[in-house]
This record gives sequence, structure tokens and C-alpha cells, in this order.
Amino acid sequence: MESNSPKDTLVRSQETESLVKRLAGPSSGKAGLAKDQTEINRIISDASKGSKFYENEKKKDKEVTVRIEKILKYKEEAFKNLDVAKVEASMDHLIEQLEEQRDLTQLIVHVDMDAFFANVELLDNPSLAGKTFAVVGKGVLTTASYEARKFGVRSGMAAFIAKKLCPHLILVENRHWRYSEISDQIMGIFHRYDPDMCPAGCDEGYLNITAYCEEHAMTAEECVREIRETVFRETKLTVSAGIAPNKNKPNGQYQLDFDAKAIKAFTHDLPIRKVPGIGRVSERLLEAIGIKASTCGDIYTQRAVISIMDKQFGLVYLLRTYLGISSNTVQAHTREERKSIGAERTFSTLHKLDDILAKLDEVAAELEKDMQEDGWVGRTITLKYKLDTYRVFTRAKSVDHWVSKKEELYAVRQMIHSSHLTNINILLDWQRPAPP
Amino acid sequence: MESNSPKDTLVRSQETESLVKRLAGPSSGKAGLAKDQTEINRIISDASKGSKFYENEKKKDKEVTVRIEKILKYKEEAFKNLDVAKVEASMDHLIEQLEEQRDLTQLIVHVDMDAFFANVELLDNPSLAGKTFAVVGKGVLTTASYEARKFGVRSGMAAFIAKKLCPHLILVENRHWRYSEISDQIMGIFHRYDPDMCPAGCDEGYLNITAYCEEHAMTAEECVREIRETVFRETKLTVSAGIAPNKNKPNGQYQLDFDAKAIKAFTHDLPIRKVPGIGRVSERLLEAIGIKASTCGDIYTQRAVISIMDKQFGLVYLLRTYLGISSNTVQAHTREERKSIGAERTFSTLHKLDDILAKLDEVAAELEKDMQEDGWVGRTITLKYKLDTYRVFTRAKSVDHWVSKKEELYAVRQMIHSSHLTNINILLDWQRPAPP
DNA sequence: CCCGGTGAG
DNA sequence: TCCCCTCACCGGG
DNA sequence: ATGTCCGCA
DNA sequence: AGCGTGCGGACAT
Ligand SMILES: Nc1ncnc2c1ncn2[C@H]1C[C@H](O)[C@@H](COP(=O)(O)OP(=O)(O)OP(=O)(O)O)O1
Ligand SMILES: Nc1ncnc2c1ncn2[C@H]1C[C@H](O)[C@@H](COP(=O)(O)OP(=O)(O)OP(=O)(O)O)O1
Ligand SMILES: [Mg+2]
Ligand SMILES: [Mg+2]
Ligand SMILES: [Mg+2]
Ligand SMILES: [Mg+2]
Repeated sequence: MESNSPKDTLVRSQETESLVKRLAGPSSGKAGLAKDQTEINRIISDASKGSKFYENEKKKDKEVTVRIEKILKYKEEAFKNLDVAKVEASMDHLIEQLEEQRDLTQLIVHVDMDAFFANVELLDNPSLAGKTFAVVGKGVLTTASYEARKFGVRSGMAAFIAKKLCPHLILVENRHWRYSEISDQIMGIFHRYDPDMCPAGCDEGYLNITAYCEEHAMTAEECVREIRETVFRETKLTVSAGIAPNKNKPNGQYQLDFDAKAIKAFTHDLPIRKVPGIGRVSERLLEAIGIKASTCGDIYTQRAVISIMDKQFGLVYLLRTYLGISSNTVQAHTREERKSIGAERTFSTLHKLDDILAKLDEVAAELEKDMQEDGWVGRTITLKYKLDTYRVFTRAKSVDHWVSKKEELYAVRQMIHSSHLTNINILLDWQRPAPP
Repeated sequence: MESNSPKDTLVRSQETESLVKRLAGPSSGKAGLAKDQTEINRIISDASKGSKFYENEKKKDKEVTVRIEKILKYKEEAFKNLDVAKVEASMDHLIEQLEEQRDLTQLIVHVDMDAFFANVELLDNPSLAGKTFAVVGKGVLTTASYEARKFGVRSGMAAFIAKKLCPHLILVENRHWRYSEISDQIMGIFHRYDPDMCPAGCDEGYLNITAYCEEHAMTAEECVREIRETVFRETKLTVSAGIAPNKNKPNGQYQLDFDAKAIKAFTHDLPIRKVPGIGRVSERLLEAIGIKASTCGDIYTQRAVISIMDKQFGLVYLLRTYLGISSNTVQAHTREERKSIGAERTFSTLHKLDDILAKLDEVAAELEKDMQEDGWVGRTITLKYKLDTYRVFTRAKSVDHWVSKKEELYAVRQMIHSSHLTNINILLDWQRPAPP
């Protein structure tokens, strides 16, 4: 590896850049509060360097790079014998069809509590006001106060990394039962505005307020303001609202004009990374195929490439994003029923099979308990385990009867064929639709 | 089974009816030449009764009946909480979209030789003129002269059954090499009219004659007449043409008006069984869900049911059929590349493993030869074998390298776990698209 | 991927 | 003498 | 069906 | 010292 040709240097520097960005964590790129992202990334990178975690991230990053090269090669090849104009015309036709499905008659709003866990902690401990603090569980931050976020501290970040970024950071332990209480409370409020509301996580939901606005002769803006005031009055917590993803957090709301033009103008300059479903990997992939400015506007420009890589990128999904048409379910409804249940535990590396099996037993016991509480059963058992290299294996087995007992879960031990384990996960589901 | 309630009697009689119809063979219902189908069916049924073949057909028939019951139950249930009007409106919208894809600018014609193998035999042996004769291979008819067809004799029928229907039937042995010669000859002729023509079997093809008609200032009708005359002049064999399936065989052509109205009027009264892709099973299933008159017109009537059973019936496919829009590939082109190759042999029941393995070896040898001739290799080997009950088993194994040698094919012997074999088949393919 | 089923010629 | 043989495609697991 | 990867809270 | 837990979904095989 002594080559120093310009091309080689460029490639390596690119890889380093993407790796550094990757190390910033999956939720990086969502909020844009931090001043100097480059400096932050450097601190994170330095703090990680040398660890097995770092090595694994490097490997993953490399894999994405290789994947990009393959995609580019395929694109090159495919474009040789391809009538681009024809494909684009075909896409335009598809776009027209999707456009037809646009429904501007429904008032859909997305509401999401501000720094949820953190503000709940603040509520119960006012001395935290104005402080840089974060909520932590198992060594990882679940969220951070807005003061802390200015230092680059984010959800999903290892606590010790956050400390490097923000030495005075106060760490508060998770209190899930408390968040559940408040969550129930706010969901109750949301329900008043839309009985069919669709919860999307413990602190947010999609509401169809068309009927409510009609009945109360309100504009959507007035209605959302009322929702936010109600939440604040009853919980003393702030909530933001708007079309997803929220434009102006915290404690704000954003009203987009209800016409196709305005919506498309909005998405045109929206970085794809903000789109739900586009994470750090998809962002790199899309950038590679020509979404240079990383905005949704480029989805249209690159519709030909996307169309020949439908499976990889999700043609219709991206076009909908470009058009600003969310799912075709006008009703944000969709009553959720659980589709899987699982339990997972991480521990310091275990080598002896007996120790591993003991851990497995603990996880199985915990899962059995959760299943009993939920009254849930399954027929496909999946064992997932992680080595100290962070490499992950999954082994699954479907059976012809319903499983609910610890003993049956524990049977997956037959599928462990490695040592150096650091994590065990048991998951149950029933594949496909619903059981009779 | 002593119940004689009206319902029970009805059910049993229906089953018998469907079974009798089934026994008439898969290609029954295509040609409507025979006078008294009921009498024919009775003869076939009587000749089959008691055999293992018959028992198997009965079992299959029963399975379809059960399948129908399940479908009807599901339909019943689904329709309870279903806004039929809404679903139909949605279907109408889909139909509009499909209608948009209708392309009346291309002149596509389907040409198909009359009683191909039989007429080739007649050509080489004029003494067969006017006789009731059929071409036979391995005890099964490949085709029959039109004179013989009047007796109910059909392709795919066992020779000994055909003899019962038509005692004076003359049987002529298959001479494949000869049909190949003629096939090449006629394909050559078709090519003159469309270099991109799509062969669809040894005696037929789809031709896009748009360009030819344009260049020679001909109508489609004139062009097709010329094609047929050319074929007759150069081969002394007759060919029919028209939209598939051919309307007036033999030696005819059918011209459908090139407007949506006429096409839909045509399909409206077309029995679904004539539609390529709808066989004896699909016909029964569709009839069960309400395609009562068994015509494509009912596809529209029953669009709601079909839409909720998309997977079972192929919603878009059926709607396209109703609209008379064939595949969206305006170009009948699609250069074919082989996707699998296999060899199969039927024999009198073998019990001893050694005997079975000897047969397997023969089949493997034959396949290897065919593969060598074709220069074809594969990576997924499928073994299929049939018991004397006609029950079929399939066992497949993919490997990470290209297989072409007899020895590797013969390795599938590990997957035989039965006795009483009457048939062995080895097949090779490579799953999905193309290898590099 | 693996298996069974349907259909065509 | 007692129901073939080759190939393609689909849907479920 | 099994196995891997991606994304979100 | 050092990077978790629980879920849904898409895709390849
Ligand atoms: N990576 C994570 N791991 C565990 N819990 C998380 C993670 N991300 C978020 N959470 C939890 C804690 C959050 O307070 C809660 C709601 O998430 P989210 O709405 O995305 O952020 P937030 O409410 O903390 O801040 P924001 O003001 O940006 O909405 O879910
Ligand atoms: N079931 C079968 N098994 C073996 N060969 C068959 C079978 N069906 C058809 N063939 C062979 C023999 C036919 O002459 C040839 C062309 O088939 P096809 O066009 O359907 O019938 P045909 O040409 O004999 O009569 P038609 O006049 O109805 O077209 O393919
Ligand atoms: Mg939030
Ligand atoms: Mg949230
Ligand atoms: Mg023919
Ligand atoms: Mg034919």
C-alpha cells in the first residue's frame, strides 16, 4: 500500500471522508444545529480509532464503497444499449399516474415531541434547565437537550463519545416507565383530534385533522396551534408539528401550501437524507448515481438511472418522495398489530459454550416474560448473535405449532456455531399475514 | 357415503362432470369440431376407468374442487367487510390506465401451421389424404388430421384411447427431424416479413408486419394472404393467421378491426378457455368465482372478486385479456435464450434401487449429450421422479460452479427416497437472469 | 433458494 | 403393451 | 422458507 | 474502558 498515485490518494481520501461521516452515527445529518461538523467528526473519529467498533465501521464503509463501484459499473453498462429518452418518457408517464393519486383534500399533520426523553427529565427535575444533558441507557444516549446538541451530541451516540464532545455533559439514566406515562397522555390528546390517528413511535403521530377542522370551522394552522397549546397546557412539554420531517423544531410548526407547486418546490431543495427511509447508506448510494446536490430535485433528473435500478432504490418510493406524495393511504390510520417480538442482550465477550448458553437462557426467559405480558405467540424462531468483531449471524427455524415457552425458545442453542460472542438476540414472528 | 340428499347428489354429479371433462385432456376445449362431446367424454372415461391414471385424475379433480371451496369461502368472508363499489371504481381506474397502453399502430399477426405434424406426414405420404390418421410418439398423439379430429381425437391423447374413439384411426410414428426441416423452412419465410419475429413453438410465430406493409403499400390482410400463399407455394402446407387464438382454422385468416370497440366486442364473447394461459384448472376456478358464461366479458363483471384475489388469478393479466391488449411489449420480438434444459423418461414401474439408478444414468447420459450439442451449462440441478401412483416429487440443489458432465448430473441419485418409480427427469437451469 | 402446480406445443 | 416429453412462469414457504 | 442489510425511535 | 434495544421492511436465494 505504498502507492501514491493521484487517483489512489483521491480514492483513499474519499473513503476516509465517508468513514468519518459514518462514524458520526446514523442519526447524524438529521439536525443541523452544530456549528462545526468537521471538528466534531474529527473528535468522534479520534475517540473511536483502534477499537473493534471502529474496524467494523471501516469494513462496512468499504463494503458500501465496493457496492457503489458495482452499481456504477452496472449503470455504465446498462446505459450503453439504452434509449435514455424513451426510458425518461416512460418515467414521465409514470409520474403523471402518480400525480393523479395526489390528494390535497386531506389535512394530514405530523406531530412530534421536542427532545422527548430529555424534556420529560427536565419536567421532573427543573434544575436541569438550560444545562447540557443527555438521557442515557446502556451506555448509549437516547436523546440530548438542545443545549447539548450544539456540541454535536446526538441520539444513538456512545456516552463516552458524547463526553468528549461536551465534557460538562450531564448524563441522566433512562426511566422508560415515565416516558410511557407521558406518551399515553399525549396520545390521548392526539386522539381527540383524530380517533384514527397513527402513532409512529412513543412521541409522535400522524393525524388526519380534516374532520376536526371541518367540524370546528378551523384552519389547519389554527387546529395545529390548538393541539400544541393543549399538549403544553396538559403536560408542560412542547411539541412541533408540520409535514414530516419537521421543518422548524423545537416548539414550532410549519404550514406548507396545499398545492402541488409549493409541495414540489419544498421537496426540490430538500436533502434526501431528511427523507424518512433514506439513511446514511442510501444517501451515499444515491449520491453516487448522480443525486449530486443530494436534494430530491435530482430524483427527477436521474429518473432514468433509478428506473433501471428499481429494486435497489425503490423507483415508485423515490418518485413519490420527489412529488411530495406520501403513502397512497390517504388515511394515516392503519391500526397496528404486532408482527414480531424479541429480546436482545449485549455482554463482554464470552468464549465458553456453557457461559453462552447461560446468557441464552436469560434472554429466552426475558422474551417469555414479554410474550406472556403481550399474550403473543409465534412460529418462526430466529436466533441472532454477534461476535466481538461485530459480525452478525442469524439462524431461523419455523415450526408447525405456536411457540410461547422459554424451553422452546432455548432450543435455538443448537444453531450457535461460533465462539467470541458479545450479543444474543431471540426473535419470534409468524412470517407473512395473520394467523387464524 | 350413502347420503342421497339433493345437495349431496348435486355435488357428486358436479364432481363427476368436472372429472369427465378433465379426462378429455388438457387440449380439450380448444377445437370445437366434434359433434357430440358428451358421448366422446363418456368413451374416454370408460376406457380410463380403474387405471391408476384415472385414480390420479380423480384425485387432482378433487383437489381442484377443494381449492374452489376454499376460494369461495374466502370470497364470502372478504366481501362482508368490503366496499364493492369502491373496489370496482378502483378497478375502473386501473382499466383506464391499461387502456391508455393500447397501441393500435402496430400490425401484429399470429401465424400457425395447420395440423402441422400430420400435414407434413401427408406431404410425404399422399396416400393418407382424406384419412383419419394421427401422429404418435411414445403412445401419445402429438396431433391428428382434421378428419380424425371429428371423432374427438386430439393432441396429447393416449393412442389407445384415440383408437376407441376412432377405430379406423391410422397411427403414424413421429419423425421429428422432418418437422424440424420444415419448421426451419417456414420460419425462414416468416423472417422475410419480420426479421424480429418471435417464434412460439415449432409451427407458429408472432410477426410485426407494420414495417413490411408500409414498405410494400399493402394492407395487413393482403400481407397475411401473401404470407400464407408463400408458405403454401414453398412447402405445400397450409397455415392460418389472425389474432391468437386463431379463429378460423384450417387454412384461414381472420382480420379484426383495429379499433378498441371491435376488439372488446370480440373478447366479450370469447370463452376464457381459449385464452392462452387459461387451462382446464383456471377455467374451473374462474367459473367458480362467477365467470358463469365462461366468457371474457365476465372478467369485467367480476372485477371486484378478481381484484381481491390478484395473486391467484393475475388481475392485470385478466384485465388485459378483457381489453384485448396483449403483452405491453408492442414488439413481438424478445430474442429468446434458453433458460433450462432437461431430459425425462417414463418406464414400467421399477422397484430395485439398482434398476432405478441404471435408468437415472441413462437419463443423465442423454441430458449430457443434449447439453453438449447446445453448449449449455447450469448450476441448479433438479431431479423429478414419478411414482406409479403418478405422484411427483421434485428435489433440487444449486451448486457454486457450472455443471455439464454426466457424473455431476448423476449425483442427484442421493435425492431419491422412494421406490415404485415410473418416470425420471433431470433438469438444469440457473435461476433468475443471465450468468456473466 | 426449493417445491409444487399450471400451461403451451 | 394400459396416458409423453420439453420448456416457461408463478406463488408460497 | 432462510439470511442479510437498512432504517427508525 | 468503551458503541444498545426493539421493531418493521426489502431483497436475494
Ligand atoms: N437511537 C435511539 N435509541 C434509543 N432511543 C431513541 C433513539 N432515538 C430516539 N430515541 C428515543 C428518545 C427520544 O427522545 C424519543 C423520540 O425520538 P425523536 O423524536 O427522534 O427525538 P427527540 O424527540 O428526542 O428530539 P426531536 O426534538 O428531534 O424530536 O425516542
Ligand atoms: N400435447 C402435445 N404433445 C406433443 N406434441 C404436441 C402436442 N401438441 C402439439 N404438439 C406438436 C404437434 C403439432 O402438430 C405441433 C403444433 O401444435 P398446434 O399448432 O397446437 O397444433 P396443430 O398444428 O397440430 O393443429 P392446429 O391446426 O390446431 O394448429 O406441435
Ligand atoms: Mg421527538
Ligand atoms: Mg419522534
Ligand atoms: Mg398448428
Ligand atoms: Mg402451434
